[in-house]
Amino acid sequence: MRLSRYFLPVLKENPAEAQIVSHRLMLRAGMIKQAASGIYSWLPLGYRVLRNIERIVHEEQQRAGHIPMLMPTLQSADLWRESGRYDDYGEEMLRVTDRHGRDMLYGPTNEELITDIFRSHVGSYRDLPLTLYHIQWKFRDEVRPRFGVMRGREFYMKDGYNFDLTEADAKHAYNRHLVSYLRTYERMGLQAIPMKAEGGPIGGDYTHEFLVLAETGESGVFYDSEITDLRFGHREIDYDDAPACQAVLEEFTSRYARTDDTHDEAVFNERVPEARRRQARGIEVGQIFYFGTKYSEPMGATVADKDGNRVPVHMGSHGIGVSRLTGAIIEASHDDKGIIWPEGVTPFHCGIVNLKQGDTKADAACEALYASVAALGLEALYDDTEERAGAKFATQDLIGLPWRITVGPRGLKNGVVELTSRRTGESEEMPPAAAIERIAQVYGKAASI
RNA sequence: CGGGCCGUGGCGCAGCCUGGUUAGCGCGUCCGUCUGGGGGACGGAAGGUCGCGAGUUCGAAUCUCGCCGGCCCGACCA
Repeated sequence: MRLSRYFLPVLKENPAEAQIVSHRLMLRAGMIKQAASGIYSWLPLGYRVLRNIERIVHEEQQRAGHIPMLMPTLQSADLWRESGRYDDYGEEMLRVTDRHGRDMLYGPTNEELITDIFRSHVGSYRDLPLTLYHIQWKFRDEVRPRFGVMRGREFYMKDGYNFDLTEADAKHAYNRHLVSYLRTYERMGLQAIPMKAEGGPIGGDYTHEFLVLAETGESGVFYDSEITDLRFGHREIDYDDAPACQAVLEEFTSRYARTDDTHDEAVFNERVPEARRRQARGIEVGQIFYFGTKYSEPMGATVADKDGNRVPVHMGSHGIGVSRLTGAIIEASHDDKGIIWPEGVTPFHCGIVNLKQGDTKADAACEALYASVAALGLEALYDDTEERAGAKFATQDLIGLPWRITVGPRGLKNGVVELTSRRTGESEEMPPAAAIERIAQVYGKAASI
């Protein structure tokens, strides 16, 4: 993308409305614009990041064998009355009435809908196990939205639902989700720690929240410092291998890690040596639940087992806050100049900065680099504007592209451009072809020049 | 929903207390010139129903009341 043809309304100053760093940076980098309290438009740069996060979630869900679908944002109140949650959910639920006077609601979650789909079409144990998920906008009418997309009213979320014949099968589904979530967050450059959590209005007590440590986190967390050394990494795992999934769960959840909801000081002190006790804050970016037959029983989601008896299915649900992750990643990865995108979610793979727009050689070198990046199947944001060098660098730093290729007449005289890492700030001069080679390497692409 | 604060060109703010010419400043935007490796300089220009509505007054950005919107703390929450 050529910056001269793009839409990137960056702000030099901090908008007064934003208090925390991710909100400020998202506004300044031209990623979002507030449309109403807790409701945001995603401008082109923000939209790219949102789509990248979504893509990773999709890929990892499907890798784990989960099946994508899409349910609506507006739902009929009838199903919610059936489950008993129409009243339980309270003011958080946005209720609307259609022209016929029917009660509708903008879904805060989808257990009722999915259960209804399930009971309509699944009747036999032979159809199990089944895990369906979707990524859709949700709405919870928070009393006090804040922190930008981290706690909006409208939010984009992946929610998945597993249906199993037995508790043991459902526990495996739970474990499988835990593993796939670990992979998912790591691909986004995040360390998200599974912590024992409260069930909340979703229900169930077999549940973990995934938290990213950050000073601005909304939850207080207590954990054994050993836990931050754990990495899932690139290990292969067979998602159908129940013992293997169970082993990962044990590896990642055996140490003390709880939010302040479930924190128990006595247990903490007993189980964790003082030197390893940590108290911090965290941002919740996902949660997994096993809730047994809580919905299947009242809503009649049953299957015939081998003996022909109708039995309620065991269910679980699992969420990842896709829009919230955009903010969470920034909270976890920024400096005083701006955002630092992990390679997995960056809106552009690299930036190309032309220091002297209009200089024949600089223009030509930039065009060639731009074409080379595209030939790798990657996307560069080419700053071909008439801005001065300082302004271009400031913009690049602000929007946080992990790599920058700087091209100017001075370097070109010696046949080199400059490759700079946003994260370390380190710059290295090299011929253009070598810079492309490095970009290819970083993103696991074969350079073909 | 309780408590506090704020709405003035796109953004950040001053002016309000103590009403009175054409409502200022910085940034950004547009045009021009000089520039050109970390938000450059100079010259010119555009852009504002002072959140909305009532009221007080000869006169309201300024005072009063109501409403709307937003921010912060708390309770609540992915």
